[in-house]
Amino acid sequence: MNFEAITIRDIAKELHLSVSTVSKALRDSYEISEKTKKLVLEYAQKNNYRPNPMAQSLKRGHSKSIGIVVSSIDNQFFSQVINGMESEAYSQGYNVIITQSHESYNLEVQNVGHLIHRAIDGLLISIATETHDVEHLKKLQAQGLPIVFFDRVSNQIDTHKVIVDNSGGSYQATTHLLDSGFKNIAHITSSVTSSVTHQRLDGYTKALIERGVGINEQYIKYCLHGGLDLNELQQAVDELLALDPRPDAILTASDRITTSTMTLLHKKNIRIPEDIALVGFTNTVLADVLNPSLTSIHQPAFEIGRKATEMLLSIINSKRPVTEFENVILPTELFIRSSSVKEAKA
Amino acid sequence: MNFEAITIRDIAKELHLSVSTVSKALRDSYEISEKTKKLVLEYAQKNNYRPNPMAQSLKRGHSKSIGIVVSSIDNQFFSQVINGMESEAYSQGYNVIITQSHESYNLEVQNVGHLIHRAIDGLLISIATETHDVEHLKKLQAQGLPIVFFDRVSNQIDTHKVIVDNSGGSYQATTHLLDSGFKNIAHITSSVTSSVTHQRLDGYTKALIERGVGINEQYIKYCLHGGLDLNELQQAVDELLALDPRPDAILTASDRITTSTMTLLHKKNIRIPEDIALVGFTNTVLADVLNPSLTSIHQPAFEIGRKATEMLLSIINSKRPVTEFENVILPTELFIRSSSVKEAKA
DNA sequence: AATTTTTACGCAAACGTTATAGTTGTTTTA
DNA sequence: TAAAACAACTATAACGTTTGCGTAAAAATT
Repeated sequence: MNFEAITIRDIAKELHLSVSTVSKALRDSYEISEKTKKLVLEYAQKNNYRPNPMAQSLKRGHSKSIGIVVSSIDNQFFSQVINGMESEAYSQGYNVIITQSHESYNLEVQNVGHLIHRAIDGLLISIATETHDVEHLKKLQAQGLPIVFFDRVSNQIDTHKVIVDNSGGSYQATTHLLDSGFKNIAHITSSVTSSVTHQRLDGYTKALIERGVGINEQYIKYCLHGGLDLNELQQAVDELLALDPRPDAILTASDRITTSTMTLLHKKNIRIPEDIALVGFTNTVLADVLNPSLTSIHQPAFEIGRKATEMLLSIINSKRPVTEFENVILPTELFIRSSSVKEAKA
Repeated sequence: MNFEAITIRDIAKELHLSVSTVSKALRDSYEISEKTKKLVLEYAQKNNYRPNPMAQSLKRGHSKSIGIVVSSIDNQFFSQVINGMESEAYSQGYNVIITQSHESYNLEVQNVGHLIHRAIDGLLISIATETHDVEHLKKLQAQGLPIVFFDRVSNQIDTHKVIVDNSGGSYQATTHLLDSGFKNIAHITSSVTSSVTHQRLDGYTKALIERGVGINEQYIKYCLHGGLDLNELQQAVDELLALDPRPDAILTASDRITTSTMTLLHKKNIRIPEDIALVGFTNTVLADVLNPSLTSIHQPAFEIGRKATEMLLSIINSKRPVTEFENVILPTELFIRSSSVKEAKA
């Protein structure tokens, strides 16, 4: 079955006008008399005319829409980022197309392909944990596609980037744990290749070294799939628990890892924070009502999305090729709750 | 700046062939010699040729993509539904375009417009709580756009629909509360106009009446914005708390309302379930680790999405207009956790 | 009244692709 | 050996819009 819409030609025929007259009337051209405009506009309205976007984009060469690739919308951080993107895009008359990579390189490539097929004017992307090779994006950029990275950026591609002070965030969280009297602080993080992983690891090690606490490599666990694969995370947690001395605190480096780690500790009847304290990067709105309430490193997700979109649109709207790129770093915020405080469980 | 791609015409010129020969070679037509095919294919590959989707869709009259409208992706239920949709759509070679209405009628209309602009082949929609008038969708359906409703359906439009046994779900939950010894059970729900609201209310009242418990209209609170507006929900909770007798349990009717109610009760230092028990519709994966763990009515979200998409694609692929429509009702599942059990807090 | 200007419209080409209908030159068939 | 069949290509017309150019009629200027 086919979705047949009314075309400019139908209007022209019905009103005994030429196609171009109708087109110009609809676009409010000065060449067309007010009377005719009114006639056409009213008829179009009544018959629910909508210009065919394919034809328009084909003609105009751009589509007024931008593509988004995130790992998973089922993640408060990313859904908040997307809200920021929508907000900025809509205000500038652009639409967004959202896709999920589910941390898979193949899906990422496929999604980007789909977006290009949809003739987007630009791309906002946080690369999948699985992705090491960004050649596919490089090619597109070389062909002239404006790209802005956010969250997980690639340093192999030169363009605007929006991230948070990942290092500062985990530095602050680690310092807080040390201040609260925890000594053996483990770190569960994402894929070793990710930019975010490096920065968060840096903050963690910096804090430990500053306080004269050595780095125990065994306390650092990588999850290639960023916590999407529960087995992987389970193994990481199990290995940490088997260590001697057993960690008395864990710093988790991504939204999914944080909440999943909490769930796993619950299942094992490990008390938080009495047995092990937990601090993590997460934007979940439920941090307050978790058991225990969860100390979280919060990212300005909406602003990340808004800013990234603003920068992308500035490239898209720029008259000449952009060669000077900006690297925006936004601050994180530490919310201290019960999961990291020794005294009493809230 | 402009994203200039190589076209079929460029290839033709370079290879001293006609445009049609190149097109046919790329589509592997039997009319073209193997030698020429190889030549064209190799050149295309090397120069990273991608057919212009606008031109293709314009020509073919369909876009191989379907539009999705949900209230908010920042909601585990909907993101799980979307995963089901993606899964089914991808397997049939379709792409999805996701949009959010944020429960606003205006945004819903705007998004549907945008999707139509993008020339989708079909629409999957859960209507916003604010939406009373579905004329805009009726018009599109009349014009031939295949539509499938899921979750929040409209009975003013005849088409395939996928919902869960909302009545059964809240019946089961209410019965469970009664069995657990709660007597004054309140119900916080969404917009009074929504189909889901009615069905969930039905199950609630049915259970109460069956057990000889009267319906107290004051115990039923509607939130027009489905919990997106915190003030609205706060007022509902406050009013419930001021009642005499004060409810000793609350049944919440949507994901957002459930989690937000929990947060509000926490803020007021009301103990769950000692002061007030809480049972709600929610698909959050964090139900187990909330404080207290939350008794939830869980919907088969992935399957809802998958099934709805399957039905939509069957309309799209149908040779003749579809006039017989199906109403699929999937079962809910009650997970009993601590928030509704009197004895002890886990 | 003859001219220039303005108004309001139509024609036709273009965007990139595909499908239909030719057009060659070669090979098979009766 | 003329006719038919075939192989391998090209020309052309769409799909729905937009836009520069052309043009008739009306209005304004000499």
